[in-house]
Amino acid sequence: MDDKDRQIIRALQRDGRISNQDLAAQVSLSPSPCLRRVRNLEKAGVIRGYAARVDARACGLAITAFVRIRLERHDETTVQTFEREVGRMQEVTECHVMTGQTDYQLRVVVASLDAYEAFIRARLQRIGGIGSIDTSFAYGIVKDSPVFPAE
Amino acid sequence: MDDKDRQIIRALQRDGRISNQDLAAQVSLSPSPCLRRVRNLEKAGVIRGYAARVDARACGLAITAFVRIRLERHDETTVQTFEREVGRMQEVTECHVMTGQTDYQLRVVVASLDAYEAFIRARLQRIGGIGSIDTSFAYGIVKDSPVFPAE
DNA sequence: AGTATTTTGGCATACTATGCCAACGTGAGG
DNA sequence: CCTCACGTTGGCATAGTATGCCAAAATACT
Repeated sequence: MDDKDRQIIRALQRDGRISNQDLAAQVSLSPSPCLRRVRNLEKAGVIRGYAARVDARACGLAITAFVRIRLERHDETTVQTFEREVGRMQEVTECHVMTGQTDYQLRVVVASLDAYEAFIRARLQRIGGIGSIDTSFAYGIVKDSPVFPAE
Repeated sequence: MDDKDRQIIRALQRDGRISNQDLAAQVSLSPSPCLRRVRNLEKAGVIRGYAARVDARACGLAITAFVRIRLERHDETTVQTFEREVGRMQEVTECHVMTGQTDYQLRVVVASLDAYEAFIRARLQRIGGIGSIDTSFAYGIVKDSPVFPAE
């Protein structure tokens, strides 16, 4: 992982569909070694994939919520059940294990407040073992960048 | 925005570098109309771009923190200064305007706890006008999906 | 300095995107 | 029921792009 790799990563975070030729030009390599580096980063798991960045509102998904959750117990069964079920729920786009007051922070994307309430009551609570839920809604985006900080 | 567009969006969220031919096959179209739909979604701003999904740890960025911030005042100057400065900071990859107790939630990515402390003290606090900061660190990822829920 | 190993760049081939045009389907108005 | 207008589709020719292979260059190790 040298400086060229880092340049490549940042360029691909900015534009995941840049052509290999343009990418090679940006990092001052010829196309062959550039492509080989990209493939190596993919195989090594540094690049986990590529994704379109989509406007949730334009897709009719008006509500983005960050949900902090504490479990009632932390035995293996409760934890595994929670993580498995959350992994299956399409509405949950992210789930982080957290330090501090809460065990998990979820990012939940749904169409409406009604859909949010239905999700919490009919799907999330039904998992069982959840001690507390604390929701904050995002109603504006100041910044959303796929690019990591440089050194 | 019909059903085919929704299929296209989901396919591109799963794999942003899928070839147009494969995408067309997935959504049961021929390449030409498929590509035209993709370009229209891009022009309409539904697809905001494409990005490589990169493993932060593998890049030496061990710390991901969610930072909840309240401003001291909410006058135009304080708000604009905060949002402008946060937009410029590479360590802040996301900044959402929130409902409830806190004004903003930031996602901060840095190399180490030391770097985090330095960021908070030397850069974030220096913006001025910040009333309170509450940090939670993410130390594990259960789920991280770029795909929105389907109907 | 010399050798082993890795990385690079050029090239030929196969694949992919893209603009153009004709054909198809759909819906509204007569 | 017809027909016209509009939007969408699919095929095709062209231009652009990726990718595997090989020799050359650079780098690291003794």
